[in-house]
Amino acid sequence: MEGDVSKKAYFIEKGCIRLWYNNNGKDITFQFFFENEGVSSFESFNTGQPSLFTMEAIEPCVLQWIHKDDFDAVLREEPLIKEDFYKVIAERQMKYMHHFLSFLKDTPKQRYANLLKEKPHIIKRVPLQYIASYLGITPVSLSRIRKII
Amino acid sequence: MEGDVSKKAYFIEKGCIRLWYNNNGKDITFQFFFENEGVSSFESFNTGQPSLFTMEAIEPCVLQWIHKDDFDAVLREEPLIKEDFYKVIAERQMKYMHHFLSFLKDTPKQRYANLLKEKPHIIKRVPLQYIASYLGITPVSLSRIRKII
DNA sequence: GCTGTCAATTAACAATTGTAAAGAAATGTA
DNA sequence: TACATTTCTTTACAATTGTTAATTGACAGC
Repeated sequence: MEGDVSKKAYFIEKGCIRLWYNNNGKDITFQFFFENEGVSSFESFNTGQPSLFTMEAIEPCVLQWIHKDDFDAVLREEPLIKEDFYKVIAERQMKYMHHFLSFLKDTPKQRYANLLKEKPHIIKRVPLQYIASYLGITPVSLSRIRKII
Repeated sequence: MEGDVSKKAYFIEKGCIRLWYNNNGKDITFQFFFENEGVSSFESFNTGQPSLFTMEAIEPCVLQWIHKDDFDAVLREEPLIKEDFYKVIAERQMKYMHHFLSFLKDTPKQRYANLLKEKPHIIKRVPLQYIASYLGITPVSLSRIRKII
């Protein structure tokens, strides 16, 4: 929850979660997570600072979770798992980088077309209003784009 | 250099470097780096994959550099340094997240105003054409925004 | 079936941004 | 200084996006 310190990390067995940011009452979707992905308000989970984001299930979910204290203990005691964890972090950073880059180089129309091509499951499973803010546009604008693509 | 595999990481003692992406001949500035910051085409440096980005000095620079092989050896042998390195990575990830978030929640005008407030050194030292693409807009649009702020 | 609620689309208009071209300002070089 | 080159700004117009409000569609509960 926004403002709270995130003490848990989750693994999604079934369902879909969105991470959103409260921008003066208007929520902005930052990321989606699906089956077999790990989720946390990571900046909070990692640093212990209050989270900017709120996690919210947009489908009924089956989750596994681990408390940060236990997680930290595992990282301390299992250097190989720690390695893997850092690799996951690095991979996620790469994905963010590419997603971000698309905001610099592509138009909203191109971003939607890319999403449709690269991650059609998102468009199938997520309400369009969330996809709109994920793409940095309004639902009205997304509707117009969908009409011509 | 774009397409090359990055084998070096740099530390900037003096000067300024920009990291840019070649988008069909038009270059798009992804990030700026200044004194006392580490730079690399990190996604390439980390993964060994060809880089999407090109590093370019936009001021005369004094740099220190380390070859990836030596860097990896240090990380292997000095777990404390490895810890610190991952912390730097995590901090950078946080910064990206905030920068990216501003593309979702702010207008170009607000992004420029934020930059002026939070990182005036960038505006002082970097040619405006690079700042424009860094903000995701054209130089013409940046010029209009500057006129009214 | 009917109704209420929320999501998505459509329409009309305002505001912003992009594009292309021209002009002004700054910088570098002989 | 004079000239060339590059950067930045300005202008005019086209295209896109945001805003507000109305309409349509989907769905749950009665």
